[in-house]
Amino acid sequence: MPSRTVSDHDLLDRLGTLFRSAGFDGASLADIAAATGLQKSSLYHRFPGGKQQMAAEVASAVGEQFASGILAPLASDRPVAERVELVARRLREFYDGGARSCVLDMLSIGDPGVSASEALAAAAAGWTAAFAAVAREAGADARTATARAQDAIASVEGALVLARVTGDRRPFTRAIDRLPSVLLGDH
Amino acid sequence: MPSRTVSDHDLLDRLGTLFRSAGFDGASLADIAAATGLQKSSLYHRFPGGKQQMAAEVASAVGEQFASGILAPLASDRPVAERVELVARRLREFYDGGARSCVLDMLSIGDPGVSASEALAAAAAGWTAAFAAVAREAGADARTATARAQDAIASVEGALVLARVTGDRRPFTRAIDRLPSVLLGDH
DNA sequence: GTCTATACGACGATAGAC
DNA sequence: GTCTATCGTCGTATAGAC
Repeated sequence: MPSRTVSDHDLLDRLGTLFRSAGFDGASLADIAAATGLQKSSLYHRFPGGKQQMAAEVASAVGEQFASGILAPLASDRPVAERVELVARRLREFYDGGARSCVLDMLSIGDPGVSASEALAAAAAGWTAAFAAVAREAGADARTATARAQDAIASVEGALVLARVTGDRRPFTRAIDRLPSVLLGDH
Repeated sequence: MPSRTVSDHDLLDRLGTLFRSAGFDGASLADIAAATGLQKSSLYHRFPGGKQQMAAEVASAVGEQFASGILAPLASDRPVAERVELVARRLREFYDGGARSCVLDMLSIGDPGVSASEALAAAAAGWTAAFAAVAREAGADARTATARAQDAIASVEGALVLARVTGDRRPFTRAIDRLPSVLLGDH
């Protein structure tokens, strides 16, 4: 195993941060080289498929990290309300209170390739499934649970768009605060 | 007044359609020339400020058309519920049932320039004010009305992101269907 | 595995004829 | 007002040395 100056994990992490702030089209290979500390040719050694492969692997990695680092508590044995509260806190942190855009948004614009698009769709599906599972626990049928999950995710995604356009992060804060009532149907 | 092969209105309309589907970075001048039927140099005659000016004027035009063509009924003398229903129908049409992305999202990524960013923020503010006005009519105080307006807009914007990523337009349909209850507080 | 150097097409933008 | 032709730069991607 020859030594790598940047670990795969760190590499994907820095790529993800860049893609999330600049978008797929907005992140040039020069930007990527600067952000990762690797030269363009080294990047092609790690990602023979070029920028599209970078986007695809970032989408997969973010999806997995999101599932294991943020959504995982939803499957614990704590009380439902408590689990949702914990996820809300982690989401607030992940999006830095609404200051960071979502990779689902930023990587779905432009031409990131089929693999990246599929990975984004898979990440969205995983998020939806995790949210729907707690909605089912709260008594919702499968159809309603999925709807509540999607609506909760949409409220977060939309608030992030609004924050980027207006600079107002309060809609994001409210979307996070509303998570328990939206998912658990607690009107 | 020398004749123009494409009217200002049509020009901005075609530019808007392109920016909405490709984003600011994704719409190259070659794409723009193809979409408008004008050569690049002709475009610079109409928009001396280049692509950034095109984005700024599109953002302004869409904001005005949105206000006059979609939100205007909110200020009529019909019953509140009826006005909101009408706006819901027009929003559904404007976004083609969730198939089209929002210019607020697509033009706020990349470097569209200060003028475009300000025009986008103004458009978002106008949308918010129009929605908040009907919430106030329904009895909400100013603070609550603005929150309801922002939350309603966020649910639409987020549903459009979700539709682009997953292909599922049902969240958009539900966001539109929920407009009356979200704005008027009809739980 | 990473580097320097380079290919070459596409990019935004401009010059000048008509 | 629109066109053809072109500028210089930056884009993605590659070749080959170390």
